[in-house]
Amino acid sequence: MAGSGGPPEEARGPDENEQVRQRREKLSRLREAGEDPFRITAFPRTHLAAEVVAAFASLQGEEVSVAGRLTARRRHGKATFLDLLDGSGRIQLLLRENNLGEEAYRKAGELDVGDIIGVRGGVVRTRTGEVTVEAAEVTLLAKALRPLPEKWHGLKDVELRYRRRYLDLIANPESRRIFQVRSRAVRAIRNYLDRRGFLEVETPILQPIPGGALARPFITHHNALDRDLYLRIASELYLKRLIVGGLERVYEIGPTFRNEGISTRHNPEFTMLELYQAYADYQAMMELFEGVVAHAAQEALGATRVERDGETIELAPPWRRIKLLDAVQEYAGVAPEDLLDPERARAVCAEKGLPAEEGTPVSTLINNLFEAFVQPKLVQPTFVFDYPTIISPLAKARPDRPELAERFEPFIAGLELGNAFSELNDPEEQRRRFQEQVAMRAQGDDEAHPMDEDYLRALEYGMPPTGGIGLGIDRLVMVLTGSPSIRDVILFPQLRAEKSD
RNA sequence: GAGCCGUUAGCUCAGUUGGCAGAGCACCGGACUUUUAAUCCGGGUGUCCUGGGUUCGAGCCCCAGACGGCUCACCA
Repeated sequence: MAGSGGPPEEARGPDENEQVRQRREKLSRLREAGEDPFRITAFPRTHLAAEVVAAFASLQGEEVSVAGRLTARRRHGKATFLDLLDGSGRIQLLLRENNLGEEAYRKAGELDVGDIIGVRGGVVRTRTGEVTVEAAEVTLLAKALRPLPEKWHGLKDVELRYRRRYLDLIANPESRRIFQVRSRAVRAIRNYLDRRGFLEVETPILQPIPGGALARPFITHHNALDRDLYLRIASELYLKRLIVGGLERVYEIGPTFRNEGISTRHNPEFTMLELYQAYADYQAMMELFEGVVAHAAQEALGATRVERDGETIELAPPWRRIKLLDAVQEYAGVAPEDLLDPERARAVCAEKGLPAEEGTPVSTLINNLFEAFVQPKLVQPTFVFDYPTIISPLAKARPDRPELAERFEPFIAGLELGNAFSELNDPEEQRRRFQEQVAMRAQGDDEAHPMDEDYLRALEYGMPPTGGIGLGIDRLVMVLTGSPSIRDVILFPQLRAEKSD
Protein backbone atom coordinates (compact mmCIF):
# COMPACT_ATOMS: atom_id res chain seq x y z
CA MET A 1 0.00 0.00 0.00
CA ALA A 2 2.72 2.40 0.97
CA GLY A 3 4.37 1.91 -2.40
CA SER A 4 1.36 2.84 -4.54
CA GLY A 5 1.63 6.60 -4.16
CA GLY A 6 -0.49 6.57 -1.01
CA PRO A 7 0.46 8.21 2.24
CA PRO A 8 3.26 6.71 4.29
CA GLU A 9 2.34 3.98 6.72
CA GLU A 10 3.40 5.97 9.76
CA ALA A 11 1.07 8.87 8.87
CA ARG A 12 -2.01 6.72 9.37
CA GLY A 13 -4.21 6.47 12.41
CA PRO A 14 -5.20 3.20 14.03
CA ASP A 15 -8.80 3.12 12.79
CA GLU A 16 -8.52 3.67 9.07
CA ASN A 17 -11.24 2.71 6.64
CA GLU A 18 -11.95 2.91 2.93
CA GLN A 19 -13.22 6.48 3.01
CA VAL A 20 -10.23 7.71 4.98
CA ARG A 21 -7.88 5.96 2.59
CA GLN A 22 -9.49 7.67 -0.39
CA ARG A 23 -9.19 11.05 1.25
CA ARG A 24 -5.54 10.51 2.15
CA GLU A 25 -4.88 9.66 -1.48
CA LYS A 26 -6.57 12.86 -2.61
CA LEU A 27 -4.38 14.81 -0.22
CA SER A 28 -1.29 13.05 -1.53
CA ARG A 29 -2.22 13.91 -5.10
CA LEU A 30 -2.73 17.55 -4.16
CA ARG A 31 0.68 17.65 -2.49
CA GLU A 32 2.31 16.06 -5.51
CA ALA A 33 0.69 18.75 -7.66
CA GLY A 34 2.14 21.43 -5.37
CA GLU A 35 -1.29 22.31 -3.97
CA ASP A 36 -0.89 21.29 -0.34
CA PRO A 37 -3.90 22.89 1.42
CA PHE A 38 -2.11 22.81 4.73
CA ARG A 39 0.47 25.30 3.51
CA ILE A 40 -2.20 28.00 3.39
CA THR A 41 -2.04 30.23 6.47
CA ALA A 42 -4.99 32.60 6.04
CA PHE A 43 -7.99 33.39 3.92
CA PRO A 44 -9.35 36.92 3.40
CA ARG A 45 -12.93 36.37 4.48
CA THR A 46 -15.19 39.37 3.96
CA HIS A 47 -18.49 38.09 5.34
CA LEU A 48 -19.96 35.47 7.63
CA ALA A 49 -22.68 33.24 6.24
CA ALA A 50 -25.35 34.87 8.38
CA GLU A 51 -24.20 38.32 7.31
CA VAL A 52 -24.58 37.50 3.63
CA VAL A 53 -28.08 36.18 4.21
CA ALA A 54 -29.10 39.09 6.44
CA ALA A 55 -27.71 41.78 4.12
CA PHE A 56 -28.81 40.19 0.86
CA ALA A 57 -30.63 43.30 -0.31
CA SER A 58 -27.47 45.39 -0.25
CA LEU A 59 -25.09 42.60 -1.21
CA GLN A 60 -26.99 41.28 -4.24
CA GLY A 61 -24.63 41.16 -7.19
CA GLU A 62 -21.65 42.13 -5.02
CA GLU A 63 -18.65 39.91 -4.59
CA VAL A 64 -17.99 38.37 -1.18
CA SER A 65 -15.57 35.87 0.30
CA VAL A 66 -16.85 33.27 2.72
CA ALA A 67 -15.10 30.37 4.39
CA GLY A 68 -16.11 27.36 6.42
CA ARG A 69 -16.78 23.67 6.41
CA LEU A 70 -18.37 21.92 3.43
CA THR A 71 -21.30 20.05 4.98
CA ALA A 72 -23.36 18.91 1.99
CA ARG A 73 -23.11 18.60 -1.78
CA ARG A 74 -25.81 18.28 -4.45
CA ARG A 75 -24.32 17.57 -7.85
CA HIS A 76 -26.16 18.24 -11.09
CA GLY A 77 -23.58 17.52 -13.74
CA LYS A 78 -22.06 20.83 -14.69
CA ALA A 79 -23.57 22.64 -11.71
CA THR A 80 -23.17 21.77 -8.04
CA PHE A 81 -24.72 23.15 -4.87
CA LEU A 82 -22.70 23.10 -1.67
CA ASP A 83 -23.65 23.89 1.91
CA LEU A 84 -21.03 25.85 3.81
CA LEU A 85 -21.10 26.02 7.62
CA ASP A 86 -19.23 28.76 9.45
CA GLY A 87 -19.37 30.18 12.95
CA SER A 88 -22.51 32.14 12.14
CA GLY A 89 -24.48 29.43 10.38
CA ARG A 90 -25.05 27.96 6.94
CA ILE A 91 -24.96 29.42 3.45
CA GLN A 92 -25.44 27.79 0.08
CA LEU A 93 -22.79 27.91 -2.63
CA LEU A 94 -23.34 27.38 -6.33
CA LEU A 95 -20.55 26.08 -8.52
CA ARG A 96 -21.06 26.22 -12.29
CA GLU A 97 -18.64 25.06 -14.94
CA ASN A 98 -19.52 28.17 -16.97
CA ASN A 99 -18.19 30.40 -14.19
CA LEU A 100 -15.26 28.38 -12.94
CA GLY A 101 -13.99 26.88 -16.16
CA GLU A 102 -13.60 23.19 -16.86
CA GLU A 103 -10.40 22.64 -14.89
CA ALA A 104 -11.43 24.50 -11.73
CA TYR A 105 -14.85 22.86 -11.79
CA ARG A 106 -13.23 19.44 -12.04
CA LYS A 107 -10.93 20.21 -9.13
CA ALA A 108 -13.86 21.45 -7.03
CA GLY A 109 -15.45 18.09 -7.73
CA GLU A 110 -12.56 16.49 -5.86
CA LEU A 111 -13.63 18.23 -2.65
CA ASP A 112 -15.09 16.07 0.09
CA VAL A 113 -17.86 16.83 2.51
CA GLY A 114 -16.05 17.93 5.65
CA ASP A 115 -13.33 19.91 3.88
CA ILE A 116 -12.63 23.48 4.97
CA ILE A 117 -12.90 25.79 1.97
CA GLY A 118 -12.85 29.46 1.07
CA VAL A 119 -15.04 30.79 -1.72
CA ARG A 120 -15.04 34.10 -3.56
CA GLY A 121 -18.11 34.84 -5.60
CA GLY A 122 -21.20 36.92 -6.31
CA VAL A 123 -24.26 37.04 -4.10
CA VAL A 124 -27.33 35.77 -5.92
CA ARG A 125 -30.74 34.35 -5.21
CA THR A 126 -31.55 31.00 -6.75
CA ARG A 127 -34.72 29.97 -8.55
CA THR A 128 -36.09 28.63 -5.26
CA GLY A 129 -35.27 31.91 -3.50
CA GLU A 130 -32.26 30.88 -1.46
CA VAL A 131 -29.46 33.40 -0.95
CA THR A 132 -26.39 31.82 -2.53
CA VAL A 133 -22.79 32.64 -3.30
CA GLU A 134 -22.09 31.81 -6.93
CA ALA A 135 -18.44 30.84 -6.86
CA ALA A 136 -15.82 32.49 -9.03
CA GLU A 137 -12.98 30.85 -7.12
CA VAL A 138 -12.84 27.92 -4.68
CA THR A 139 -9.86 27.30 -2.41
CA LEU A 140 -9.30 24.21 -0.32
CA LEU A 141 -8.03 25.48 3.04
CA ALA A 142 -7.87 22.22 4.99
CA LYS A 143 -8.51 18.63 3.97
CA ALA A 144 -10.84 16.52 6.09
CA LEU A 145 -9.45 13.01 6.18
CA ARG A 146 -12.40 11.56 8.04
CA PRO A 147 -16.04 11.54 6.88
CA LEU A 148 -18.62 13.55 8.83
CA PRO A 149 -21.58 11.97 10.64
CA GLU A 150 -24.73 11.45 8.64
CA LYS A 151 -26.46 14.64 7.53
CA TRP A 152 -30.03 13.83 8.44
CA HIS A 153 -29.84 12.06 11.79
CA GLY A 154 -26.72 13.92 12.89
CA LEU A 155 -24.58 12.41 15.63
CA LYS A 156 -26.86 10.59 18.07
CA ASP A 157 -24.48 8.30 19.92
CA VAL A 158 -24.16 10.10 23.26
CA GLU A 159 -20.77 8.64 23.99
CA LEU A 160 -19.39 9.96 20.70
CA ARG A 161 -21.12 13.29 21.28
CA TYR A 162 -19.25 13.70 24.56
CA ARG A 163 -15.92 12.23 23.50
CA ARG A 164 -15.79 14.00 20.13
CA ARG A 165 -17.57 17.22 20.98
CA TYR A 166 -16.21 18.79 17.80
CA LEU A 167 -18.34 16.36 15.76
CA ASP A 168 -21.35 17.05 17.92
CA LEU A 169 -20.91 20.76 17.30
CA ILE A 170 -20.59 20.27 13.56
CA ALA A 171 -23.50 17.87 13.22
CA ASN A 172 -26.02 19.08 15.81
CA PRO A 173 -27.19 22.69 15.71
CA GLU A 174 -28.86 22.21 19.10
CA SER A 175 -25.49 21.48 20.65
CA ARG A 176 -24.07 24.69 19.20
CA ARG A 177 -27.06 26.55 20.58
CA ILE A 178 -26.58 25.18 24.09
CA PHE A 179 -23.02 26.45 24.32
CA GLN A 180 -23.96 29.80 22.85
CA VAL A 181 -26.68 30.14 25.47
CA ARG A 182 -24.18 29.17 28.14
CA SER A 183 -21.71 31.82 27.03
CA ARG A 184 -24.39 34.52 26.84
CA ALA A 185 -25.74 33.58 30.27
CA VAL A 186 -22.33 33.82 31.91
CA ARG A 187 -21.65 37.15 30.24
CA ALA A 188 -25.05 38.44 31.38
CA ILE A 189 -24.29 37.41 34.96
CA ARG A 190 -21.01 39.30 34.84
CA ASN A 191 -22.71 42.38 33.45
CA TYR A 192 -25.44 42.22 36.07
CA LEU A 193 -22.95 42.01 38.93
CA ASP A 194 -20.52 44.53 37.47
CA ARG A 195 -23.33 47.06 37.19
CA ARG A 196 -24.05 46.57 40.88
CA GLY A 197 -20.53 47.40 41.92
CA PHE A 198 -19.17 43.88 42.23
CA LEU A 199 -15.50 43.25 41.58
CA GLU A 200 -14.59 40.08 39.69
CA VAL A 201 -11.59 38.35 41.25
CA GLU A 202 -9.59 35.14 40.99
CA THR A 203 -8.72 33.15 44.08
CA PRO A 204 -6.56 30.04 44.42
CA ILE A 205 -7.63 26.81 42.79
CA LEU A 206 -4.73 25.03 44.47
CA GLN A 207 -5.47 25.30 48.16
CA PRO A 208 -3.59 24.02 51.21
CA ILE A 209 -6.87 23.59 53.14
CA PRO A 210 -9.90 22.63 51.04
CA GLY A 211 -12.70 24.53 52.74
CA GLY A 212 -15.88 26.45 52.06
CA ALA A 213 -18.04 23.41 51.46
CA LEU A 214 -18.65 19.91 52.75
CA ALA A 215 -17.15 17.65 50.08
CA ARG A 216 -14.22 15.39 49.32
CA PRO A 217 -11.40 17.13 47.45
CA PHE A 218 -8.92 16.06 44.80
CA ILE A 219 -5.38 15.89 46.13
CA THR A 220 -2.38 16.98 44.12
CA HIS A 221 1.25 17.64 44.91
CA HIS A 222 3.60 20.56 44.41
CA ASN A 223 7.12 19.27 43.78
CA ALA A 224 9.20 22.35 44.61
CA LEU A 225 7.31 23.01 47.84
CA ASP A 226 7.11 19.27 48.46
CA ARG A 227 3.62 19.50 49.85
CA ASP A 228 0.17 18.24 49.02
CA LEU A 229 -2.34 20.75 47.76
CA TYR A 230 -6.05 20.36 47.12
CA LEU A 231 -8.14 21.42 44.15
CA ARG A 232 -10.67 23.81 45.58
CA ILE A 233 -14.14 22.59 46.51
CA ALA A 234 -15.24 26.22 46.89
CA SER A 235 -13.78 29.70 46.72
CA GLU A 236 -15.80 30.84 49.73
CA LEU A 237 -13.15 31.30 52.41
CA TYR A 238 -10.85 33.28 50.11
CA LEU A 239 -13.63 35.54 48.91
CA LYS A 240 -14.66 36.30 52.48
CA ARG A 241 -11.03 37.17 53.29
CA LEU A 242 -11.45 39.79 50.55
CA ILE A 243 -14.56 41.10 52.30
CA VAL A 244 -12.41 41.46 55.42
CA GLY A 245 -9.91 43.31 53.23
CA GLY A 246 -12.53 45.86 52.27
CA LEU A 247 -13.45 44.66 48.79
CA GLU A 248 -17.07 44.91 49.79
CA ARG A 249 -18.64 43.24 46.77
CA VAL A 250 -16.70 40.44 45.10
CA TYR A 251 -17.49 37.50 42.88
CA GLU A 252 -15.69 34.71 41.09
CA ILE A 253 -16.87 32.44 38.28
CA GLY A 254 -14.66 29.48 37.82
CA PRO A 255 -13.96 25.79 37.99
CA THR A 256 -14.55 23.93 41.23
CA PHE A 257 -13.69 20.31 41.90
CA ARG A 258 -15.35 17.67 44.03
CA ASN A 259 -14.07 14.14 44.24
CA GLU A 260 -17.43 12.43 44.19
CA GLY A 261 -19.68 10.37 41.99
CA ILE A 262 -20.63 11.31 38.46
CA SER A 263 -24.28 11.58 37.48
CA THR A 264 -26.64 13.52 35.25
CA ARG A 265 -26.37 16.32 37.81
CA HIS A 266 -22.70 16.03 38.82
CA ASN A 267 -19.42 16.43 37.00
CA PRO A 268 -16.18 16.21 39.01
CA GLU A 269 -15.26 19.66 37.78
CA PHE A 270 -18.00 22.21 37.42
CA THR A 271 -18.33 25.95 37.19
CA MET A 272 -19.57 27.88 40.15
CA LEU A 273 -20.39 31.50 40.73
CA GLU A 274 -19.68 32.66 44.23
CA LEU A 275 -20.39 36.17 45.35
CA TYR A 276 -20.24 38.05 48.64
CA GLN A 277 -21.82 41.37 49.53
CA ALA A 278 -20.97 43.23 52.72
CA TYR A 279 -23.81 44.66 54.85
CA ALA A 280 -26.37 42.31 53.28
CA ASP A 281 -28.17 39.27 54.67
CA TYR A 282 -29.67 36.18 53.10
CA GLN A 283 -32.93 37.96 52.37
CA ALA A 284 -31.03 40.38 50.17
CA MET A 285 -29.25 37.40 48.63
CA MET A 286 -32.59 35.91 47.60
CA GLU A 287 -33.41 39.07 45.70
CA LEU A 288 -29.98 39.15 44.13
CA PHE A 289 -30.17 35.48 43.20
CA GLU A 290 -33.52 35.69 41.45
CA GLY A 291 -32.38 38.88 39.74
CA VAL A 292 -29.20 37.27 38.43
CA VAL A 293 -31.04 34.23 37.07
CA ALA A 294 -33.86 36.20 35.48
CA HIS A 295 -31.37 38.54 33.84
CA ALA A 296 -29.26 35.64 32.55
CA ALA A 297 -32.36 34.06 31.05
CA GLN A 298 -33.51 37.30 29.48
CA GLU A 299 -30.12 37.98 27.91
CA ALA A 300 -29.39 34.39 26.84
CA LEU A 301 -32.86 33.40 25.66
CA GLY A 302 -34.70 36.67 25.20
CA ALA A 303 -37.29 35.51 27.72
CA THR A 304 -37.64 34.63 31.38
CA ARG A 305 -39.79 31.61 30.61
CA VAL A 306 -38.41 28.20 29.78
CA GLU A 307 -40.14 24.97 28.81
CA ARG A 308 -39.29 21.74 30.53
CA ASP A 309 -41.17 18.45 30.26
CA GLY A 310 -44.13 20.31 28.80
CA GLU A 311 -44.26 22.70 31.73
CA THR A 312 -43.57 26.43 31.58
CA ILE A 313 -41.14 27.66 34.22
CA GLU A 314 -41.28 31.37 35.02
CA LEU A 315 -37.91 32.68 36.17
CA ALA A 316 -38.94 36.29 36.69
CA PRO A 317 -38.95 37.48 40.32
CA PRO A 318 -40.31 37.12 42.87
CA TRP A 319 -39.75 33.42 43.46
CA ARG A 320 -41.62 31.39 45.98
CA ARG A 321 -40.06 31.30 49.47
CA ILE A 322 -40.75 28.47 51.88
CA LYS A 323 -39.15 27.27 55.10
CA LEU A 324 -37.51 23.87 54.92
CA LEU A 325 -39.78 22.39 57.59
CA ASP A 326 -42.90 23.92 56.02
CA ALA A 327 -41.92 22.35 52.71
CA VAL A 328 -41.48 18.97 54.36
CA GLN A 329 -44.90 19.35 55.93
CA GLU A 330 -46.55 20.41 52.68
CA TYR A 331 -45.08 17.76 50.39
CA ALA A 332 -44.15 14.91 52.71
CA GLY A 333 -47.04 15.42 55.13
CA VAL A 334 -44.77 15.42 58.17
CA ALA A 335 -45.57 17.92 60.90
CA PRO A 336 -42.59 19.93 62.22
CA GLU A 337 -43.27 18.76 65.77
CA ASP A 338 -42.80 15.16 64.59
CA LEU A 339 -39.23 16.10 63.70
CA LEU A 340 -38.24 17.57 67.04
CA ASP A 341 -37.64 14.27 68.75
CA PRO A 342 -35.10 11.90 67.09
CA GLU A 343 -37.16 8.82 67.96
CA ARG A 344 -40.37 10.16 66.47
CA ALA A 345 -38.53 11.45 63.44
CA ARG A 346 -37.02 8.03 62.79
CA ALA A 347 -40.42 6.39 63.12
CA VAL A 348 -41.91 8.81 60.60
CA CYS A 349 -39.12 8.15 58.11
CA ALA A 350 -39.40 4.38 58.51
CA GLU A 351 -43.13 4.71 57.88
CA LYS A 352 -42.35 6.51 54.62
CA GLY A 353 -39.94 3.81 53.54
CA LEU A 354 -36.80 5.85 54.12
CA PRO A 355 -33.72 4.48 55.88
CA ALA A 356 -33.87 5.38 59.57
CA GLU A 357 -31.15 3.60 61.46
CA GLU A 358 -30.62 4.25 65.10
CA GLY A 359 -28.38 7.25 65.69
CA THR A 360 -29.17 8.96 62.40
CA PRO A 361 -29.14 12.70 63.11
CA VAL A 362 -32.44 14.49 62.71
CA SER A 363 -30.86 16.84 60.19
CA THR A 364 -30.08 13.85 57.97
CA LEU A 365 -33.61 12.51 58.35
CA ILE A 366 -35.04 15.89 57.37
CA ASN A 367 -32.71 16.04 54.40
CA ASN A 368 -33.79 12.55 53.30
CA LEU A 369 -37.45 13.49 53.55
CA PHE A 370 -36.78 16.65 51.62
CA GLU A 371 -34.91 14.97 48.81
CA ALA A 372 -37.41 12.17 48.45
CA PHE A 373 -40.69 14.07 48.66
CA VAL A 374 -40.07 17.77 48.27
CA GLN A 375 -37.23 18.44 45.85
CA PRO A 376 -38.77 16.70 42.79
CA LYS A 377 -41.91 18.82 43.26
CA LEU A 378 -40.07 22.14 43.22
CA VAL A 379 -40.45 22.83 39.51
CA GLN A 380 -41.11 26.56 39.69
CA PRO A 381 -38.24 28.56 41.18
CA THR A 382 -38.36 28.21 44.95
CA PHE A 383 -36.15 29.36 47.79
CA VAL A 384 -36.12 26.87 50.62
CA PHE A 385 -34.78 28.56 53.76
CA ASP A 386 -33.89 28.11 57.41
CA TYR A 387 -31.66 25.05 57.33
CA PRO A 388 -30.34 23.32 60.46
CA THR A 389 -27.27 25.11 61.78
CA ILE A 390 -25.51 21.80 62.36
CA ILE A 391 -25.18 21.24 58.60
CA SER A 392 -24.33 24.90 57.92
CA PRO A 393 -20.96 25.51 59.62
CA LEU A 394 -20.24 28.76 57.77
CA ALA A 395 -23.70 30.30 58.11
CA LYS A 396 -24.95 32.68 60.77
CA ALA A 397 -27.58 31.25 63.09
CA ARG A 398 -30.94 32.93 63.46
CA PRO A 399 -30.78 35.17 66.53
CA ASP A 400 -34.14 33.90 67.79
CA ARG A 401 -33.61 30.21 66.97
CA PRO A 402 -29.92 29.29 67.04
CA GLU A 403 -30.60 25.73 65.83
CA LEU A 404 -31.62 27.22 62.47
CA ALA A 405 -29.24 29.04 60.14
CA GLU A 406 -30.01 32.02 57.92
CA ARG A 407 -29.47 29.92 54.85
CA PHE A 408 -31.41 29.08 51.69
CA GLU A 409 -31.12 26.85 48.68
CA PRO A 410 -32.80 27.69 45.38
CA PHE A 411 -34.56 24.95 43.40
CA ILE A 412 -35.76 24.97 39.81
CA ALA A 413 -37.12 22.00 37.91
CA GLY A 414 -36.23 19.79 40.86
CA LEU A 415 -32.59 20.85 40.59
CA GLU A 416 -30.64 22.35 43.45
CA LEU A 417 -29.11 25.42 41.86
CA GLY A 418 -27.03 26.79 44.68
CA ASN A 419 -26.64 27.66 48.30
CA ALA A 420 -26.57 30.96 50.14
CA PHE A 421 -26.56 32.42 53.60
CA SER A 422 -25.88 35.21 55.96
CA GLU A 423 -22.18 34.61 56.51
CA LEU A 424 -21.00 33.74 59.97
CA ASN A 425 -18.65 36.56 60.96
CA ASP A 426 -18.24 35.84 64.70
CA PRO A 427 -14.70 34.40 64.90
CA GLU A 428 -15.29 32.68 68.23
CA GLU A 429 -18.50 31.05 67.06
CA GLN A 430 -16.77 30.08 63.81
CA ARG A 431 -14.00 28.42 65.81
CA ARG A 432 -16.58 26.42 67.77
CA ARG A 433 -18.25 25.37 64.49
CA PHE A 434 -14.92 24.28 63.03
CA GLN A 435 -14.12 22.33 66.18
CA GLU A 436 -17.49 20.61 65.89
CA GLN A 437 -16.62 19.71 62.28
CA VAL A 438 -13.18 18.47 63.24
CA ALA A 439 -14.84 16.23 65.83
CA MET A 440 -17.19 14.89 63.14
CA ARG A 441 -14.17 14.26 60.93
CA ALA A 442 -12.58 12.30 63.76
CA GLN A 443 -15.79 10.23 63.84
CA GLY A 444 -15.14 9.27 60.24
CA ASP A 445 -17.06 11.96 58.36
CA ASP A 446 -14.48 12.78 55.70
CA GLU A 447 -16.67 15.52 54.26
CA ALA A 448 -16.65 17.49 57.50
CA HIS A 449 -15.05 20.91 57.27
CA PRO A 450 -11.35 21.13 58.23
CA MET A 451 -9.97 23.71 60.66
CA ASP A 452 -8.64 26.84 58.95
CA GLU A 453 -6.70 29.01 61.41
CA ASP A 454 -5.81 31.66 58.86
CA TYR A 455 -9.47 32.13 58.01
CA LEU A 456 -10.29 32.49 61.70
CA ARG A 457 -7.50 35.04 62.03
CA ALA A 458 -9.01 37.01 59.16
CA LEU A 459 -12.41 37.00 60.90
CA GLU A 460 -10.71 38.20 64.07
CA TYR A 461 -9.74 41.37 62.25
CA GLY A 462 -13.45 41.93 61.71
CA MET A 463 -15.73 41.04 58.81
CA PRO A 464 -18.86 43.13 58.29
CA PRO A 465 -22.18 41.33 58.22
CA THR A 466 -22.17 39.77 54.78
CA GLY A 467 -24.44 37.83 52.49
CA GLY A 468 -23.06 35.19 50.15
CA ILE A 469 -24.25 33.08 47.23
CA GLY A 470 -23.02 30.00 45.45
CA LEU A 471 -24.65 29.26 42.09
CA GLY A 472 -23.99 26.22 39.93
CA ILE A 473 -23.52 27.63 36.44
CA ASP A 474 -23.81 24.23 34.76
CA ARG A 475 -27.14 23.51 36.41
CA LEU A 476 -28.44 26.95 35.55
CA VAL A 477 -27.57 26.26 31.91
CA MET A 478 -29.39 22.93 32.17
CA VAL A 479 -32.51 24.86 33.19
CA LEU A 480 -32.06 27.49 30.51
CA THR A 481 -31.54 24.96 27.73
CA GLY A 482 -33.85 22.19 28.93
CA SER A 483 -30.92 19.78 29.09
CA PRO A 484 -31.60 16.60 31.07
CA SER A 485 -27.91 15.90 31.76
CA ILE A 486 -25.09 18.09 33.00
CA ARG A 487 -22.92 16.48 30.31
CA ASP A 488 -25.01 18.22 27.71
CA VAL A 489 -23.92 21.64 29.00
CA ILE A 490 -20.24 20.88 29.68
CA LEU A 491 -18.15 20.83 26.51
CA PHE A 492 -15.87 18.03 27.64
CA PRO A 493 -17.52 16.11 30.48
CA GLN A 494 -15.49 13.63 32.48
CA LEU A 495 -15.61 10.10 31.04
CA ARG A 496 -13.67 6.94 31.65
CA ALA A 497 -10.64 6.25 29.49
CA GLU A 498 -11.66 5.22 26.01
CA LYS A 499 -9.51 2.10 26.03
CA SER A 500 -8.32 0.08 28.99
CA ASP A 501 -4.93 -1.50 28.76
C1' G B 1 -20.10 1.44 44.29
C1' A B 2 -25.27 -1.46 43.12
C1' G B 3 -29.41 -2.57 39.61
C1' C B 4 -31.44 -2.31 34.64
C1' C B 5 -30.54 -1.36 29.41
C1' G B 6 -27.25 -0.79 25.29
C1' U B 7 -22.57 -1.66 21.98
C1' U B 8 -23.63 -4.58 14.29
C1' A B 9 -20.50 -0.47 7.91
C1' G B 10 -17.94 6.38 8.40
C1' C B 11 -23.19 7.90 10.64
C1' U B 12 -28.46 6.37 11.95
C1' C B 13 -30.31 1.70 12.72
C1' A B 14 -32.71 -3.51 11.37
C1' G B 15 -31.14 -8.52 12.05
C1' U B 16 -36.78 -13.78 12.78
C1' U B 17 -36.27 -20.27 15.80
C1' G B 18 -28.70 -20.60 16.28
C1' G B 19 -27.82 -21.67 9.47
C1' C B 20 -23.82 -17.23 3.59
C1' A B 21 -23.90 -9.84 7.43
C1' G B 22 -28.55 -6.10 6.02
C1' A B 23 -31.15 -1.02 4.92
C1' G B 24 -30.99 4.42 4.52
C1' C B 25 -27.47 8.24 4.36
C1' A B 26 -22.24 8.70 3.36
C1' C B 27 -18.67 6.60 -0.12
C1' C B 28 -17.05 4.56 -5.28
C1' G B 29 -18.40 4.34 -10.90
C1' G B 30 -21.96 6.49 -14.57
C1' A B 31 -26.04 10.36 -16.23
C1' C B 32 -27.67 15.30 -15.20
C1' U B 33 -26.20 23.53 -15.56
C1' U B 34 -30.98 26.19 -9.92
C1' U B 35 -30.81 21.96 -6.04
C1' U B 36 -31.60 21.95 -0.87
C1' A B 37 -32.79 14.69 2.88
C1' A B 38 -31.82 16.57 -5.34
C1' U B 39 -33.03 12.54 -8.75
C1' C B 40 -31.89 8.07 -11.84
C1' C B 41 -28.57 3.46 -12.94
C1' G B 42 -24.68 0.21 -10.90
C1' G B 43 -21.32 -1.20 -6.56
C1' G B 44 -21.49 -3.37 0.45
C1' U B 45 -16.72 -0.96 1.96
C1' G B 46 -17.63 -5.04 8.47
C1' U B 47 -12.46 -6.94 14.66
C1' C B 48 -21.13 -7.81 14.79
C1' C B 49 -17.19 -4.02 21.92
C1' U B 50 -13.27 -7.69 23.95
C1' G B 51 -11.92 -12.61 25.85
C1' G B 52 -13.53 -17.40 26.99
C1' G B 53 -17.45 -21.32 26.63
C1' U B 54 -21.67 -24.36 24.52
C1' U B 55 -22.67 -26.12 19.45
C1' C B 56 -21.68 -29.46 13.25
C1' G B 57 -22.46 -24.12 13.11
C1' A B 58 -22.89 -18.03 17.42
C1' G B 59 -24.36 -11.09 15.75
C1' C B 60 -28.07 -14.26 18.38
C1' C B 61 -27.25 -18.88 23.85
C1' C B 62 -23.82 -19.08 28.61
C1' C B 63 -19.61 -16.84 31.65
C1' A B 64 -16.15 -12.87 32.55
C1' G B 65 -14.55 -8.04 31.35
C1' A B 66 -14.55 -2.91 28.86
C1' C B 67 -17.18 1.45 27.60
C1' G B 68 -21.78 4.22 27.53
C1' G B 69 -26.92 5.49 29.12
C1' C B 70 -30.65 5.53 32.92
C1' U B 71 -32.01 4.75 38.10
C1' C B 72 -30.12 4.64 43.12
C1' A B 73 -26.35 6.16 46.94
C1' C B 74 -22.92 11.36 48.16
C1' C B 75 -23.00 16.40 46.63
C1' A B 76 -23.87 22.08 43.71
